[in-house]
Amino acid sequence: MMVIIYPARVTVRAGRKAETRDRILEAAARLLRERGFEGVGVAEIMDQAGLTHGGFYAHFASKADLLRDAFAGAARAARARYFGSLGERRGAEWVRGAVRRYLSRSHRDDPGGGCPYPALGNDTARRGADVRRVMDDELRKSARGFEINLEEAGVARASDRALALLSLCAGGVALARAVHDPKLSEQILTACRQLAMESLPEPAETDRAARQRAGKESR
Amino acid sequence: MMVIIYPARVTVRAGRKAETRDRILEAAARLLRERGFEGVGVAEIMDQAGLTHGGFYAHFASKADLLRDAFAGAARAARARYFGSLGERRGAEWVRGAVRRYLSRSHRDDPGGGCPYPALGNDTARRGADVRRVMDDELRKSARGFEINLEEAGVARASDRALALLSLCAGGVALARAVHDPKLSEQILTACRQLAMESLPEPAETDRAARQRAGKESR
DNA sequence: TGTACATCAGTGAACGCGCGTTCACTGATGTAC
DNA sequence: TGTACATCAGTGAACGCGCGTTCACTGATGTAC
Repeated sequence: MMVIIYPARVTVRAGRKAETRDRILEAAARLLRERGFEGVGVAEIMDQAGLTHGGFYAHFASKADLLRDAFAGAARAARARYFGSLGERRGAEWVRGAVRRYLSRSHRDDPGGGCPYPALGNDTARRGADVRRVMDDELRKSARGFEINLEEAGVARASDRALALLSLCAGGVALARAVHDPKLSEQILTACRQLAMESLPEPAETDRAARQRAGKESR
Repeated sequence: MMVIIYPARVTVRAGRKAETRDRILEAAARLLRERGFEGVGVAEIMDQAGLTHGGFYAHFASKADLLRDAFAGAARAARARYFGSLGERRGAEWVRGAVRRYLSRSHRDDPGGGCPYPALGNDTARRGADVRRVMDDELRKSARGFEINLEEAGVARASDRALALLSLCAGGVALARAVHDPKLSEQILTACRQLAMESLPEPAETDRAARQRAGKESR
């Protein structure tokens, strides 16, 4: 039988090391979304994290491993940022809030801090199963947020509608970033917001319905 | 005054050279969509075109120039393939046909032969003004096709709706390719098709209306 | 408290390797007469 | 028709360069007694 003893220093050290690791992950998550999987280098990531490139392999087995973890972190952060903390809103009102926030100029103009789907969707398709499985999980969680609130709003086939709205959002931001003409970019965002909103029940009606339901179901 | 004489051989030679150039462009357009801007190499493109890499610079000033032209070619070809030759269809029927064709399994499974928006949208945002201006032109042309037919179908704000549907289509195909689970991928395509269809007037009604209008306007 | 020692996160030089690009050359194709 | 010559698309070796990765090392931090 093997007995492993962890002296105090191990956790202290590990804590400090974990902090550095997180710094590397954060730098990677930002650069990754700005430049794509192929566009980031280990040296630049380490530099952004305030370190030299040699120390990288004390934290990650390979660049691919780092990118997988950084992608997952970015997806989680973006979900919280765009689909979380929408206050008291529920139902259609929640969906409208999420869509408005997601299809915004500020999101379009901040790829490095934004959602990884529009920033890395194409690249993800070309990567290994590990990254794409992260994609599955995160997309399902995002879709679930939409689904619950679409159901509350009385929208039929809420699960499908959730995925469609996510595709619309991700596609809209991606295209708005890809075009050169600012007016066209603006129009894309507006147009996507419109389509998303029009696919929902009318505001006034829904607010009442949503509040009623929320009151009844009390959750 | 300078007189330039073009002997017969010049055009003959130029013709043969142009053919080779087209072969390189075709190989590049396919590899580009499969691997992304950063993922293709000059050597591999030339190999696919049946040549050695050294001859590349007899046809293009740089890799970036090739990629710009290949991107434009891919966009044009995809527009013809997915939004062209929809037979006699007009109005909502045209839009339904285009959406069904675009958000299909065969398109999802053939990035190299498909539309460059879902294959290269992210990468495009990171590239120079020249590539992104090509994006503007091509996207506007695609949107115009939708717009005309949406107007015929009596859809309000047809210009905006066209861009929103394109975002939905591009986003849907991109996400369907990015996820790992085939069922989820399938659901994304279906869900996007549903949302697109539901944003249009009812089939029966529209077919009549479209035919009437088409008859009246005779174009 | 003080001293000798152990650990290991982080350093920085070095490694192959593949990339975009260059260039001296070749040989098929055409011209001149 | 036949021969000498010119052209230039395409060849293949070579070039720097930046990349991911490795590795001998350092020095701050902690332990042992």
